[in-house]
Amino acid sequence: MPEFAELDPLLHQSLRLAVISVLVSVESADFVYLKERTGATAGNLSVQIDKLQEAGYINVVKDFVGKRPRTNCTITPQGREALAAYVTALQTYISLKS
Amino acid sequence: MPEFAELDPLLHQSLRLAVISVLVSVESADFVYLKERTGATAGNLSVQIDKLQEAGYINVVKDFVGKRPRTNCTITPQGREALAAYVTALQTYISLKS
DNA sequence: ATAAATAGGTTTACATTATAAACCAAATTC
DNA sequence: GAATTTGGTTTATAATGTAAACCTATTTAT
Repeated sequence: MPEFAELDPLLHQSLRLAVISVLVSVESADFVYLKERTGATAGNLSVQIDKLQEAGYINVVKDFVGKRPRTNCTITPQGREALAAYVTALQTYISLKS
Repeated sequence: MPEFAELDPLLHQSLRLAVISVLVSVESADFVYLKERTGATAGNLSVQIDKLQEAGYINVVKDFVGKRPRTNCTITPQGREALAAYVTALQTYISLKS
């Protein structure tokens, strides 16, 4: 058993962690909302959403609201588990208080 | 005030965080000891020690024990502060329980 | 009607970073 | 004295992060 646990590289990145952090506390969130909450640029957010989706950590559904496109995101059970595991792993490095 | 704090890129890397994590709880640690505790390869450890030193987060002193070279590391006050700030910043992303 | 601006993204090019393999010098062991 | 071990450093390559540039459709202004 290594003393320091491996940190899931998908979550060990600030924007992806912020996105997951928002999604874990909300039913769903669209691109514009995530952009506002995280303060990210659209390009960066687009790329990181893709990666989270490819990892199976979030679901992405694209539809239209009126005539405007909307990209809607929700966290998956795997996403929740991955976040929990990430927090647990972090605690082998640092002690955090809630 | 952004909702998610910036994460010090120097500490947001597992090996550097592990090194600081060890050093914060120990008077000093040499290369061999850090290599054992972290499980890192020598090359990677050498590079990351350099970066922590350049950042002023650790002090590195090279001497000899008998005829053998020894690289000794200690954390600096800035290193301690940076770690504390990093933990605080992380808590804007996740709420952790000790 | 058409031009300009805005919305909602995606693609890409570039720079930075991380990592292990290769390397090196000195000391030790066979 | 040849081979191995110790204690590292240098480097080559791959992976990653990021913003600028771009794209399509819609709305607003002229």
